[in-house]
Amino acid sequence: MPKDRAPTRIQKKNRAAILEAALNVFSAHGFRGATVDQIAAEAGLSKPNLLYYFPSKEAIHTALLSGLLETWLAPLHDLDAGGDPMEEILSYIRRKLQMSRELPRESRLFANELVQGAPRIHDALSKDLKALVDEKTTILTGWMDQGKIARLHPYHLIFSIWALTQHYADFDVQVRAILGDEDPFKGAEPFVDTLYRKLLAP
Amino acid sequence: MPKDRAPTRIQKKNRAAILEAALNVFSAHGFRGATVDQIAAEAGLSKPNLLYYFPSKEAIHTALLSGLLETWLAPLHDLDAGGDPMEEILSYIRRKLQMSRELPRESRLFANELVQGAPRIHDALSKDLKALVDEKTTILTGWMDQGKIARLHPYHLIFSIWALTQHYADFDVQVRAILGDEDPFKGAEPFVDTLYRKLLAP
DNA sequence: TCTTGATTTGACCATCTGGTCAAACTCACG
DNA sequence: CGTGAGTTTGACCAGATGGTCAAATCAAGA
Repeated sequence: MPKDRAPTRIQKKNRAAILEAALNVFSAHGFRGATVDQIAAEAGLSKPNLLYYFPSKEAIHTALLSGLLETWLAPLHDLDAGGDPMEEILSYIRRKLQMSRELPRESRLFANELVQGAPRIHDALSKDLKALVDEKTTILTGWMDQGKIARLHPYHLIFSIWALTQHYADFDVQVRAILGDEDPFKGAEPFVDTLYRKLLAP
Repeated sequence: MPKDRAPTRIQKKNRAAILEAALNVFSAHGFRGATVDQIAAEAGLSKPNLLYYFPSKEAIHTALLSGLLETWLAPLHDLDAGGDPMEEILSYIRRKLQMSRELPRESRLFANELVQGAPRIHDALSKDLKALVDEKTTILTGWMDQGKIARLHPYHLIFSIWALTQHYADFDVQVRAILGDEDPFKGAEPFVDTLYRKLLAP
C-alpha cells in the first residue's frame, strides 16, 4: 500500500486504469458478479498488484460509486431557480438523456446497485440525494405556485425524468431488441421533449 | 430426478416452494449473487434435495423467467384494438403500475437480467417480445392515423410506459429514500394518469 | 404387510474467489 | 552507481459454491 504522500506517476496511472476497468466489469455484472481477477485482467495488472492499490474488491466499488455520484447528480445540481422554468427543466432532461447515451456504464453501475436494494449506497441516497432532491423540488413547487408550469407532484415529476432517461442506458438490450438498427436516442430526444412540453404547459 | 409422469403431490409442493424461494433470492441478488444454498434454505429443503427437482441453478433461473414472462407481458397482450384508444392505453398503464406494486419481485427479476445484458433471455426479447410489441404498435399507429390519440413514436411511447411504471418496483429503495413514509403509488397513479392524458390528447 | 419407486440426506469433491505474503524487481534521486 | 522506497509477482490459503453420489428413509398401491 503506497503511503499517503503525493501519488506518483505510476500510482495515478494504475489507479485510473483500475477504476476504468472496474466500471466496465461492475456495470456489466454487478458487485457480486464481478471478480477481482476480471478487473485486474482488464486493467492490465495481476491480482496481487491490483490489491496493492485498493485493499479489497469492496473498496474499489466504493471508490467508484462515490467518485461517480457527483458526476451523476451534477445535472440536477445545475437546475437554476433563476432560469426560465420550462427551459431549465427541458435542459435538465436533455442532459440526463445525453448522459444515458454517453455514460451508460455509469448508469448501469447505479442501476445494478439500486435494483438490489442499494446495500452499499443507502446512506448517500437518504442523505445527499434526498437533500438535493428536496432542494430542487422546492424550486419546482415555486414555479408551480407562480403558474409557470403545471402543478404536479414534484417528486414524481423527478422520478419520471429519471425513469425515462435512464431507461435507455439501463435496459439498453431490451430497447435495441425492439428498435433493431434504429438509434434509440434519435427517437428518444424528440419524444421526451414533446412529452414534457405537454406535461408542463401551465 | 422424478420421471416425467404426472407430478406427485410432493413434487408439486416442492417445485412451487423452490420457484417461490428462487424468486425471492434471484430478484434480490441477481443470478450470480444468489446461491443454491440460500434458495434451498428459503424453500425449506436441503441443497441436494433441491437439486433433485432442478438439475442446476441455471435451470431454476430459466424456469422462473420463462414461467413469469407470460404473466409479465399479459397486460400488453390485452391491449385491444377494438376498445376506446385512450381508455385502452390508460388501462394498460394502470395494470402495469399495479403489477409494479403487487409483483415487485418479478419486476426486479427481469430488471436484474436486463441491466446485465439479458444473457439468459436475449432470445425471448428479440423474438416473442419484439413480435408482441410490433403487433401492439401497429394498433397504436392505427389510432394515431385516425386522430384518436396524438401522433408519437409508438416504440418510445411503450418504452416510456415501461420506464415509468417499473421504476417504482425496480428502484424502490431510491423512491422510498426520497418519499420517506409516503406511499409511492398513492402519488404515482394520479401522476402517470395525468401525464398520459396530456400526452395522448389528440 | 410388502415392495417398489419417490424422496431425502450426510459426506464429499473440484473449482472459484477474495485475499495474503515474502521475495524479487524497478525507479528516481543523491 | 547505489540505495531505499515504490512496484510487481508467483505461490499459497481459507472459505464459499455448484454439484455428485450412495445410502437411508418414506409413501402408496397390490
